[in-house]
Amino acid sequence: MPEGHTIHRLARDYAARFAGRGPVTVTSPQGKFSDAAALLDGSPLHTADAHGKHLFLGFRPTEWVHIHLGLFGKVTFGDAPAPPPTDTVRLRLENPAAHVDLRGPTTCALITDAEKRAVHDRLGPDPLRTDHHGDPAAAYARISRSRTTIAALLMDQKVVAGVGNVYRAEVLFRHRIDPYRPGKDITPAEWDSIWADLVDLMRQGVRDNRIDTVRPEHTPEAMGRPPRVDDHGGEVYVYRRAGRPCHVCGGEIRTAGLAARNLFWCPTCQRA
DNA sequence: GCGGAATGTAGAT
DNA sequence: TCTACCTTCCGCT
Repeated sequence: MPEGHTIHRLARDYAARFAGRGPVTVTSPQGKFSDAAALLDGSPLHTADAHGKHLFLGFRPTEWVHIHLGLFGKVTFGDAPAPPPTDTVRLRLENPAAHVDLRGPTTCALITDAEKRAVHDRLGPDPLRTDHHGDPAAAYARISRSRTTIAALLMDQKVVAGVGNVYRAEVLFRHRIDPYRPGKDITPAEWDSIWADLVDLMRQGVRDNRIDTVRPEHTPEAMGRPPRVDDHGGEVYVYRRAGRPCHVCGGEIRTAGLAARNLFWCPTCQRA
């Protein structure tokens, strides 16, 4: 479930199991990362870092494994001893206590410090970062100058890093903003509240390892509906709920293609 | 078993 | 705006 909260959670989980815990056995059962795995095999892991949807495993001060899960990538952790890997495991780490498998990533590459910096430089601020890569003003500078829709801008990783299709749909609903509104018509106050909300929602996402966006007053319990968890693992207002009733107004949730992805919104609650 | 879809992005056109 | 790519899972035959 790879939006930014997933990646930050993975950084935390990789570090907890492997960083500062001695040599790591590094392999690539699937083969596409074999050369780099051989170079790293037996090295200790120093740290793990995340910016938006990019994950970095720091093996030596200047050597990083750059991972991007894309749409399909998955990471699974387990205890030692590791079971025999399946033939889709791109990267496996093992130590005496744990193992972790990476499958289906868009990117899994050994990079230098300079290359890592270049990745940071092309990404917008990340609501989950507290350093200079988490400054919302950098995002608003672009949004406030753009005629592109706010829905497209939120998905543009150069503008904001870490927001994906679920958080985009949900945060726009929570702020009653029409997804087709041009970025330049978003006021500073609106952007401040959207950003603050993304920080809260995504931190909660890291903690719970799922996306929940429904406010207490709109939960199934509060609205007298049966409890429910959406099939992506949380409770949401609009994401993948096309044709079903809005939790707030009862109107029909709509969907449309936007920038090659499915957009979901409530046309009644989110007016221009 | 097959086709389609899925929380993503880069590169070509 | 499109296409390709990485993998899994679900619904349909």
